[in-house]
Amino acid sequence: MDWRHVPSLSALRAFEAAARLTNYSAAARELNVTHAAIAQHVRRLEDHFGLSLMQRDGQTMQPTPEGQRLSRSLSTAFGQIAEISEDLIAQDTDRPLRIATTPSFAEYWLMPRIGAFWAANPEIRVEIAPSGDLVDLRADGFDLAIRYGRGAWPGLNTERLESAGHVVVAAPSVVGSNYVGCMTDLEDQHWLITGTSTEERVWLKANGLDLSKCRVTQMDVTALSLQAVRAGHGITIVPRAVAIGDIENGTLIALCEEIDSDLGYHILTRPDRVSPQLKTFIAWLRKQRETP
Amino acid sequence: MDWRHVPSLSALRAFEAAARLTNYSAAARELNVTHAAIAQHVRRLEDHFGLSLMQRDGQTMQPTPEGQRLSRSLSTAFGQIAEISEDLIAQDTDRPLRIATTPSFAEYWLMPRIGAFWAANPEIRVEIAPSGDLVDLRADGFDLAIRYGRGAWPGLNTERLESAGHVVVAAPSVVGSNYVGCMTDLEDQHWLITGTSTEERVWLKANGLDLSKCRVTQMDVTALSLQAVRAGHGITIVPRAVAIGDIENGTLIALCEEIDSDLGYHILTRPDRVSPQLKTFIAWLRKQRETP
DNA sequence: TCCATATGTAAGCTCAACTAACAGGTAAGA
DNA sequence: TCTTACCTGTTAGTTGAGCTTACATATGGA
Repeated sequence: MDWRHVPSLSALRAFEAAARLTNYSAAARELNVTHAAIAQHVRRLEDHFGLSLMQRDGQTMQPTPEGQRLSRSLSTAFGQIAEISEDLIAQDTDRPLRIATTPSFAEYWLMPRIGAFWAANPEIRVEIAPSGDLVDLRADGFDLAIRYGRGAWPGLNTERLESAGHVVVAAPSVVGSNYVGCMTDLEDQHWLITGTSTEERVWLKANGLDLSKCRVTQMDVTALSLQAVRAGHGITIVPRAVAIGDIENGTLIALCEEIDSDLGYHILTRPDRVSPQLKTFIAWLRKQRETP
Repeated sequence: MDWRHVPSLSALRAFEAAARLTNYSAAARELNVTHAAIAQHVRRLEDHFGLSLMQRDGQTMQPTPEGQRLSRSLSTAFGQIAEISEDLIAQDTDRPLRIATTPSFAEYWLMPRIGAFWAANPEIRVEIAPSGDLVDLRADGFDLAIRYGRGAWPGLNTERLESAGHVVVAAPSVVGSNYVGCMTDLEDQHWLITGTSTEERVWLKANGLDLSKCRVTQMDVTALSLQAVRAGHGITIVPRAVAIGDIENGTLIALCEEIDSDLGYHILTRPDRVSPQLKTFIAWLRKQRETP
């Protein structure tokens, strides 16, 4: 693209409006500047091109023939720019909310509840993308992310949602029904854990357990993990809601539980990019944390 | 034109170059800025539209599908702007010199000599526009103006060319062959003068004669004025060259002549808008004043 | 003649656009 | 594996393009 002969784009915009409206004052109003700005821009363009572009017509101004040529090209060009800009803005406005979450959050916290959100807000479409990776909201095009951690994500609005409520469970036969402690001597255990247990791994590590030193068998789904743990083949870590039945009927023992941890799920959004629909979704998330 | 959704035109230009070249550093070189400027512009556009426009591809960047849509529209739009800009610059470069002069200067000074200029410079086209009005070089699209006065035209380059050499003449029978003085008692005379004698009127006024208080008959052409003056019907003012024959053969008397006046013809040009061709023309004008 | 509108222009202000500087990533070649 | 050359990301600071303010002058309708 040869920009050598192109003057200031701001000046060209000012001129286009002046030529189209045949009035510097009207052009100023359209562009939210003063008539002085328009006059100066047009003057500078005339100097640049060495041509008269506007001429007096009583009180107002008319484009000269050269001015008309320039104005026509500019109107077409700027019209295209305005159109594509509007299209992209509309595309951003009309698309569903894109939510990135940790896998477990999606599976155990959000999906079980999302039906209620959809019932209450049928006009708000939500796309949920479970991902263990730390996504870049802006670059990856997300409106909101649910992340597990301590909440210090720079450049983002961060609001703690709630604790994850993880619980480490095993069959009584594995550690004895009188096991006392938390995370004590569990490194020698056989961990049966899914590959998507991203935030569980974070919690274990934060509590001193180095899974890389443990025998780990990666399971495909949590249900299989639990089945194997019930059979006494090892231990696992899951959200409390998943194991509460087995704990209460004595099939499994809760060896350690996430209580009063500074780790937890957080709502992440980009500053100044919170649409009304997103605000509705966030309010609903807040309401949900009060529900057992 | 709806500018509400249009972001910074500078940012759009930066993005267009980045998308087309798939490289922020190359875009920076094309636009003569640093890669940091390009990166900031693209970031701001992504914030504005709420969409990702560029994504990493190893070391370089690729436009996303939305980025490709925007980039295509921008390339077309900016291409049009670049093209019309180049056309107008070329038009200014390729057109003939446009010279505004006072009417008498054109008729008696310039036109008699212009043939010599054209013979010497066949490649330089010159358009001459006689005008009694004070033209605006910029607004009216002139490269040079010849104006009669004292030379103080603000905002313009001014160079004195030479005296106009006006002479007031009458038949001996009108004022007696022994008339002594200059502009003395001439207000009672019957002035036969063309409408285009702009600079003559300026000189008369500067020498104390108020034509509005005189009996003035406007003639269509100077030749007719001279004929009537020869017949003793009144007096007139013309360039010396026109009347020199009648003065020398005694048909007319020179009542007053413009000598050592601060009034004179001046060459006016706009600062920083003197093309090589215009310089050639000005040099030729200078040379001509040395020619009787 | 008065009033409401227009444009012209110079002086001064300000923030968008940019640079400088540093950091970190990618990829190719030794 | 290390080195080199290129790329982008980002922050802090600079600056002049773009604008406003204020005043002047012109036009046209009532």
